[in-house]
Amino acid sequence: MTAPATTTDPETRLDRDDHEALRLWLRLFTCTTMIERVVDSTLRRDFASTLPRFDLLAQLFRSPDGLRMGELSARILTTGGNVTSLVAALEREGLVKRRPAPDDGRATLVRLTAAGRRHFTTMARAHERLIAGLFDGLSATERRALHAALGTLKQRFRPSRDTR
Amino acid sequence: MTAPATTTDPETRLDRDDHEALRLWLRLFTCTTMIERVVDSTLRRDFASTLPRFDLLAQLFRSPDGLRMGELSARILTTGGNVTSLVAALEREGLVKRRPAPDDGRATLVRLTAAGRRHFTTMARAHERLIAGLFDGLSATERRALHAALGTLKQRFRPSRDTR
DNA sequence: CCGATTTACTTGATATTTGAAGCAAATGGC
DNA sequence: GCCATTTGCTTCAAATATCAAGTAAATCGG
Repeated sequence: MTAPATTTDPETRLDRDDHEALRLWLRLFTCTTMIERVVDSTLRRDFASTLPRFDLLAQLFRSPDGLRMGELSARILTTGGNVTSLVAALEREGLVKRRPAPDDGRATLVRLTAAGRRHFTTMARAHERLIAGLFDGLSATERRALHAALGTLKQRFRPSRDTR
Repeated sequence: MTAPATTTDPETRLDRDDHEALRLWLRLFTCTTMIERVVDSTLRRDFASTLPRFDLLAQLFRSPDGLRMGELSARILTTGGNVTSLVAALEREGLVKRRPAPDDGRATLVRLTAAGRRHFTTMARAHERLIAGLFDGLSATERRALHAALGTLKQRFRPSRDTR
């Protein structure tokens, strides 16, 4: 027979690590989902908007020169079809403007309108306060640690390129 | 006029904190969404399942005596209607069994079937390996810090009660 | 015990998201 | 330059999720 199971034989250890990672992921998922729900329902109630819409506007706000549809979908981590419908809705409301990219006949450049900028700024202020409130139970140390650990985690997915 | 703006006057400080919390939230959201996508597409490909289904089965696996519909929806953070349809589908596939709660005529108790337990165990093994792989870039210290910070964060939402 | 209220769940209409198929412009090899 | 392939976006059907309304059982106050 093989060695008697001690508390640190390789098999057991691996299992333990797996479980630990799983618990970590579960917690990450739960926290994010809970916050997401609070945020989304607040945006709905106060601004007749949603988190995906806010996210999209935020990306555009950061890119005054506009973004292509594809770039948008990559940044907000959603499908192209979804971006099409989000942008279409925002355009109907006059918050966003689409126009053909000058350098590529297939591409579309999306930009915030003046109204869109105003609207986003208002929302963003309320949004920041809400988020700050949700996170204010964390100590400065915890925040730093969280930020750093998530930064490391993100590397795994974004083999290179920008920060966010 | 008021005092000249130093780098630490209360207003500026508040703004800075708000922004910092926002960046933290953005990162949390991004990481979670990225992992979610990997996990979900893996579950789809390898097991013709999805993350919500996995989550639901996981809850039942932990509660051998079964759970009520309401308890399930609270745990997986989704609406009652959604749980009804998830459970209905899983029951059609024979992974789950519904029966009236003995002590309350309105309530339904959901339980894993033997097949459901087998199926979940298989999925869970693969799932754990995947997750462990995604998190293996984190040092032991980072994992602990992450787990702890998320624990603190969770308190904010679950004023009392169990851990997860 | 009775009616009013609350609780647990289901139903069905609506909204959102995905994923695959389609179209048009750009690119690359020849 | 021309055809094949790739890229950027849109469309539409199917899958999911939400929300509000409905049903039925339990609880509560008399």
